[in-house]
Amino acid sequence: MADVARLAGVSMTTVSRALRKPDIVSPEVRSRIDAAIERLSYRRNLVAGALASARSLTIGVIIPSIINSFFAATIEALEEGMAGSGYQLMLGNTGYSAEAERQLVSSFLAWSPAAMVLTGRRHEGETVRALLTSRIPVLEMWELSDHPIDMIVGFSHPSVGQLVFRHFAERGARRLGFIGAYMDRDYRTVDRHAGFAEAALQAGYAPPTEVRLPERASAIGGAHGLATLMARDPKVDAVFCSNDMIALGALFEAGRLGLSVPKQLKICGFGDLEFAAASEPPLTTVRPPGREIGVQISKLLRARLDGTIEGGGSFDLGVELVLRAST
Amino acid sequence: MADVARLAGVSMTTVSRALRKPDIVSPEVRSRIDAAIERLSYRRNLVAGALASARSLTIGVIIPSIINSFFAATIEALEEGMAGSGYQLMLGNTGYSAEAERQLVSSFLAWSPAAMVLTGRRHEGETVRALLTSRIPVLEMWELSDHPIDMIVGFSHPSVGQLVFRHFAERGARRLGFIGAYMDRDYRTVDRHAGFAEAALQAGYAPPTEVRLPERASAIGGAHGLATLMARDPKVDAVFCSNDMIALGALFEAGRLGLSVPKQLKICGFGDLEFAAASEPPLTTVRPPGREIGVQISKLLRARLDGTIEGGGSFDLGVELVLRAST
DNA sequence: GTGAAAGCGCTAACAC
DNA sequence: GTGTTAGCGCTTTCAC
Repeated sequence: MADVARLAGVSMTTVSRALRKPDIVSPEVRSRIDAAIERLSYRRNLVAGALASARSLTIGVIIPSIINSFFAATIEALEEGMAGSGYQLMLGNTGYSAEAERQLVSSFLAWSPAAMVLTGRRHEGETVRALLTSRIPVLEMWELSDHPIDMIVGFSHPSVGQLVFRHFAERGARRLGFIGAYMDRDYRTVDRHAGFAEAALQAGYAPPTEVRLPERASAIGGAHGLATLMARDPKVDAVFCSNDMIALGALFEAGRLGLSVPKQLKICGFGDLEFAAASEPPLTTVRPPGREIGVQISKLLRARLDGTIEGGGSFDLGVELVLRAST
Repeated sequence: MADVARLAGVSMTTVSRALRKPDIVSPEVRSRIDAAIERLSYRRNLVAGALASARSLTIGVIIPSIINSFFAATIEALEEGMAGSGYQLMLGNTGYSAEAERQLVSSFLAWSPAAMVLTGRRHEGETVRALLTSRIPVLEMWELSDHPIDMIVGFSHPSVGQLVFRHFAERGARRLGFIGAYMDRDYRTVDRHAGFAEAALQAGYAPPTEVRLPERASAIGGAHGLATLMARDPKVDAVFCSNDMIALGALFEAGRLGLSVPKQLKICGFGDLEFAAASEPPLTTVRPPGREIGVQISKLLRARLDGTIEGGGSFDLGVELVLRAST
């Protein structure tokens, strides 16, 4: 940078300013600097900048799983939304472990990110403390909370379950089933189940027969899950699967069991993954606002980092029942 | 760090060493330092360390798409393989654009990563130049090359196509079809197609009827693709889909068209995505060594960063035909 | 709008 | 095994 300054005939300070806020440098000086940068093929050292300013042009993003396509749409929208801002996303995944999350937060914070984005509203006390101490914007996502660390953008998981129950009831379902995965770790699935089961009880239904898969959501798990469920209660006529991947497996298994969908068995998923529209029959499912969450977060982030808005707030982006032929 | 040093009664250098290479500090001093760190709740500033040493405890990883589950297994294995090493992965995705890759490489390099991991062997000249100039280990993956930038770990895409052709031929297929997605950007799909079509020609088959989907691989695309393909040539009796997701859609569409699989139509995918084993009929597919690539890269990376091995080399991890009922 | 000076918090080289 | 010294390449006051 000193070389660039010398060649452009200005001070290092001015070069630094031209790089960070081109508007506050006179156009003439700016073009001299640009020429010098080009000529020397100078490359900015962001590490030094981060040390001097005590904040880096980095945003830490933590998701439970990169395999889970739910979050892919959010990340994609977030990346698009932040493109051109000069900020770089640092991605980490926790495998649904709060302990892994704590470690990730701690090592991300060692990089002085400009902001952090976390998934979910439940974190270890240590994690929350470290985030609060850092005094940077913290965005939680994919849930709602009355007491976010800072800001939260998402939707209500219990209301997903309620929505599915009401739909089943309207379609004349009598005996309900539920297949969920990873429920010892993924409490959002637990919340969706709770919303479903409570709504059923309140409406005078028997408690849904429930199969919990120990592994993460998969079509294989869904197929086994449905087989188990139907063996346990052959009269079940409507199954809520906590994930479209599980629903896909259940759909295939229903075919193998000779159950016609939706006539004998209604199947509803969650996620509106891409294949849901292509299956036979096409899958009724609940669509979470995955992309919208990413868009909203990038907007909030840009405004926060510009100093345009203050922190705080919970943003409910809602969900939508996507009616297809499987119910 | 100065405070920790003072409290522990040692120099800053010793604290720094205790943090980076605990073994070279005497156990007694180390425990005094640990106590001081605990008491002051000192947090290491990796940015300062990166500036001073001109390299950060970061590894830049660039993949085409986080949505594409192919790469998820690799990332997961890589993350597991590097756990506890002190290195942090920085993930970026290009959306299959070489231009986006160049920008990502450039902004990652501004962070002085200890190594870079890229997908594929084709990059813009500028990208390669920047990587060579950085003089850090560069790992390419998911392909082979005689002239890697540094090291490459993957498999041969043309041989995937050949493998599928031979399998179709053995099964008595007469007229071949191919459905591929995003072939203007994803040249690995182009390579698989080329291997398939060339093997067919050499064996005296007619050129496979080909449908190119303009969007990224999807079940919807696969369903439309098969409909188009069968309309164009109703005699096709074996279809190679460049991605299991496409094959899944094709499987559903075959059902809607009243074609029995595999009797009237054989379908083979690529990827061995999780649902392939659960579908009806279960999907024959080619399994790429996704996880193995991540494992191998983490091994190579650790050895390179330790100074145990030199750079260079191409590692072929091969592929495997997973025989199921769809062929 | 621009510049001078003073660090940011750590690591590396070298000496002991 | 440990300490001293001299930066790493920027940004940030504050002054003009």
